[in-house]
Amino acid sequence: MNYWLFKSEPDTFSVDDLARARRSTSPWDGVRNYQARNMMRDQMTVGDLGFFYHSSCDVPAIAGIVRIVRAGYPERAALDPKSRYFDAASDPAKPRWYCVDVCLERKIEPPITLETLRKHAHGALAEMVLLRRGNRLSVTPVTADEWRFILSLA
DNA sequence: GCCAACGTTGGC
DNA sequence: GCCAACGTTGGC
Repeated sequence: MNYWLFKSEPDTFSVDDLARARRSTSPWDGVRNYQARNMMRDQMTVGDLGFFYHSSCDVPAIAGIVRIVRAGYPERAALDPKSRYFDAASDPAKPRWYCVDVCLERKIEPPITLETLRKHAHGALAEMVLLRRGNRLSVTPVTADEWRFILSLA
């Protein structure tokens, strides 16, 4: 059982978009970073939980909780010339990009803002990857302690 | 293998 | 819109 944080720009794909998806489930695709890919491909397991984080928006915040319902598998979009995520350099016989499927467990309302998280950047969340300087990873691990603490803020 | 140039991320 | 930080690319 692991915990994660998934970033998404709500203009592109928000918690509400996931809620509207069939069975509130969707591939977490479009990730084009090797570190993030490796986590999805190698470390995520069915049943893991994740925060759904809204980035690059008015109020960056954790807006929901998702559950991983399918472990890492080759991302279809990367191999689909019609997809905006198409990657011509990815060999279909040896796919470069992977995704997992996530299901919305519940929205967090009101969302837990980045501002709130930062208040604990020198305390309980001192080691949180999301808060690290210069962090740009779109998928980051969350420790069990961080997970519990953040839930207590909701 | 180095590293400058460039593109992207993401908070502000 | 700005800019710091970082990843990727490609020439050498």
